[in-house]
Amino acid sequence: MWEDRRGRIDHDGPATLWAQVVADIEADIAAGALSAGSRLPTELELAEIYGVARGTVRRAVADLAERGAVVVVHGRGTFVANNR
Amino acid sequence: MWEDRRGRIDHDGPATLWAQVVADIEADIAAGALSAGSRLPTELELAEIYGVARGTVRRAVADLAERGAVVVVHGRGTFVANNR
DNA sequence: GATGATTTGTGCGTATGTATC
DNA sequence: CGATACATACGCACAAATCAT
Repeated sequence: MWEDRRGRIDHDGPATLWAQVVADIEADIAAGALSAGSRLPTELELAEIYGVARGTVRRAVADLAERGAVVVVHGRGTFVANNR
Repeated sequence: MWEDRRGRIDHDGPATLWAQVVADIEADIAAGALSAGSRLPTELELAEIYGVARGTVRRAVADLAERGAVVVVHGRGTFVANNR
């Protein structure tokens, strides 16, 4: 499920890296590959998976959280939201 | 206390943005609205509050810290100085 | 309860590219 | 051209919340 996804990120195109990460994760949620309540990899793991910096992952997660797609819990992790 | 302050920043005038942020925060400290030891919003929050970039906030905070108005603590935040 | 590991939160410093004045 | 400002992105360090031992 969370193998190497560096190939999905275009570092040279016009789209920002964090937006590409958002789109990729949101596609998994929409496809049902990520069930509600399930935990995402840690920020550091996501950074490795996508081949970007942790700060870039945090921007992506912040965007997902702002739109209610995920819920972030300090000290625990990031989870797919229940109510969509 | 930390609502939208974009209206206090003049993006077209002669004064630099970071100097305006410095003046605005320092005015609050002088007025006692910001008590000694209280924490300021994060750099990103201040950037949103004033409608400027993070780099601009960092310049403002660096200036305040250099003059002893605030104390920046690595990993914790920025606090209003005690000794004035 | 104490300790340590894990994970997110915050900040530091820097770099690149673009745009405007 | 230089200074200012914005947005993005990187890497690192330390703090705080949580959880397992």
